[in-house]
Formats: sequence, C-alpha cells, structure tokens
Amino acid sequence: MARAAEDLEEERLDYGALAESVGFLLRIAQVQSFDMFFEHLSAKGLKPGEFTLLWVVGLNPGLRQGTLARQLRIKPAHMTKLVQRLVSAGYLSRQVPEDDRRSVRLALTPGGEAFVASRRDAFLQFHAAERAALTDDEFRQLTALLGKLTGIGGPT
Amino acid sequence: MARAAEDLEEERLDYGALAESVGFLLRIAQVQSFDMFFEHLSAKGLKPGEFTLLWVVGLNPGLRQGTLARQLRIKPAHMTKLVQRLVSAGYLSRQVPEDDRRSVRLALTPGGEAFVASRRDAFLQFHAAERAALTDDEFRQLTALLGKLTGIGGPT
DNA sequence: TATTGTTATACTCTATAACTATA
DNA sequence: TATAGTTATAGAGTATAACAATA
Repeated sequence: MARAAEDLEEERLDYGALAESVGFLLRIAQVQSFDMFFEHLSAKGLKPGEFTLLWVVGLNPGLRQGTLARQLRIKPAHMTKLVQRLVSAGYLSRQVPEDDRRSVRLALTPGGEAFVASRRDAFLQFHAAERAALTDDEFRQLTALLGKLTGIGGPT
Repeated sequence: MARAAEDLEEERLDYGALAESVGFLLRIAQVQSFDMFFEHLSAKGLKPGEFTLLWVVGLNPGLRQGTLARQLRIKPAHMTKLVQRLVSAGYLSRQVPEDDRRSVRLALTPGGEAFVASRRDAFLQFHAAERAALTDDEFRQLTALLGKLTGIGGPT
C-alpha cells in the first residue's frame, strides 16, 4: 500500500463489512451521544442512566422495579444499586404493595420531582443539539427506525 | 394474578420526550444489539470490542494505535489494555517505527489473521440477523443515517 | 512545549450465581 | 416450584490525571 500519508489514514479507514454493521454503527453513535450528553449536562450533576430512570418514573408513578429494568434494558442486579443510590439521594421512594409483597413500586419524592423539573430544560436542549446534525426528515426517519428496532415510541 | 394490568403496564410506558431522544433510543438499541452479539458469538470466544479492533487492524495494517483509538471512540488508556490483551493472546503485533519513536503501529500476527478468518462467517451471519428486523430500504436508511451521525461509511 | 502512549485510581454498567421472601 | 428483588464477585469500559519518552 503505502499510498497514504498519515492524515489521509486519519480520515478514512477501511471498515469493510463493519461499515454496514448496524451493531457497530449503533455502538459508535451511542458513545458519541454519551460524550455529548456529558458535555452538555455533567455540570448539572446528571448521568444518563440516573436521569432516564427518574424521568420515566416521573411519567409512570407506581411502576414496578422489575418492569422498569426490563424496559430500560437494565439488569436487575444493577437496578437494585441504581435505585438505592437514588433513594439515598432523596429522589426516589419505594413502596411494597399489599397484593404482592415481593415486588417494589417506585415513585418520585417531592425532591425528585423538583430535580427532574429543574433539569428538564437542559435535557431538552441536549435533545435539540442531537437533532442538529440531521434534517427534520432524517430525524423522523432515524427515531422511527430506532423505535422499530427497540419497540419503543413508534406512532405517538 | 392480575395479569391484564401487568401486561398493559409492561407493554407501553409513557416515555414523554425520551421516546424521541436520539441518545436514549441509540442506547436501548445498542444494548439490544450487544445482547444479540453475545447470543450469536460468545460461544466463539468473541467480544465486540476485541473483534472490531482485530477486524479493523486486519483491513488497515500498520495503523497507529492512537488513530485507531480515536476512530473507534476508545479511550487511549483503555486501548493500551486492549492491545496488551490481544498481544498476549498472540493476535496482534506492535511495532515502533523509526520516524516517530513515540508511536506504535499495529498489525495482525498470522495467528490473528487466522482468528479473524475463522470467525468471519459467524460475524457476517450475526450481521445478517440484525438486518432481519428491517426491510432492505429501512436497513439502507438506518446505516446511512448512522453513518452520517458518526462520520463512518457514508458514500462508498 | 506538545504529543504518544502508559500507569493508576475510581466509577458505571454488565454477567453470573447464590440467596431471601414471598407467591 | 416459580417469581421479585437482593447480595456478591468478576470483568469490560470509561473518566481523569499524572507520568515517561520523544518530537
């Protein structure tokens, strides 16, 4: 080979079939997105996993812990620790219902409500920044396709 | 069991703006994809990160370690450990070039070549399984959009 | 001084399995 | 017996910062 200078090599590698691998592209895109999240929101004390959990519980109060774990693809063992952390922080409350005392139902505390509300704008702003790289059409296509892959969202 | 109520709760949560968040959907889709990767390929001793690295080095021999880290969005500190592991496994060789003795250039060993070659079919099969959930059109749209987001692939 | 890669520490998340308490 | 959640351990990946060698 030896046809390439170093900066050319920097710009465009040969990925072969990997360039058409959904899994690989998802991985790269997701890591980029996390970087962007931290750039925008780490100063506000937000972590993607924690904020997502609080957000979803806020919209679905009384949700069972296991249901949440399955929906967010978080492993039960990790969910336990995540919930403990957010309970300690005063954002989340746990309630064991009478009809099935094995389970745990989650809700935001007033402090949790306030925390989500105060970060809501920053989160939506980040959301908008992610859209910036795409046209409106592309954005709709992408969210629809990812929604189809994940079973989330779909026709709203 | 109050099965009806549980199924309903299980099926469709309210995600609010999160259902249209590219970052959130990427995260869920990517976790699913990793699960699928492990189902198909963990028996072959493949891990996504390691196989990707070997694959790309195989297609771009003499690649600099730092270039690879930036392209694959792997942090330098982690890249060092990843490379050490693959060198120990006998799949990767390191060479310090004369013209810049700070840098490291990577190539597959014969063992590494054989390893990638022997897993190539299983990897392409996994790749095909990921496509199965989408029509050809949707697949092309998705890879094109992710390619645009990541700067990988694009017009070949 | 800046860059390349290494080392070290800490944290997040995942994988797995054993455990409890309920059903 | 099965299910919901917990605990414990190991590992993969990331963030951060300090560091050595080289440019």
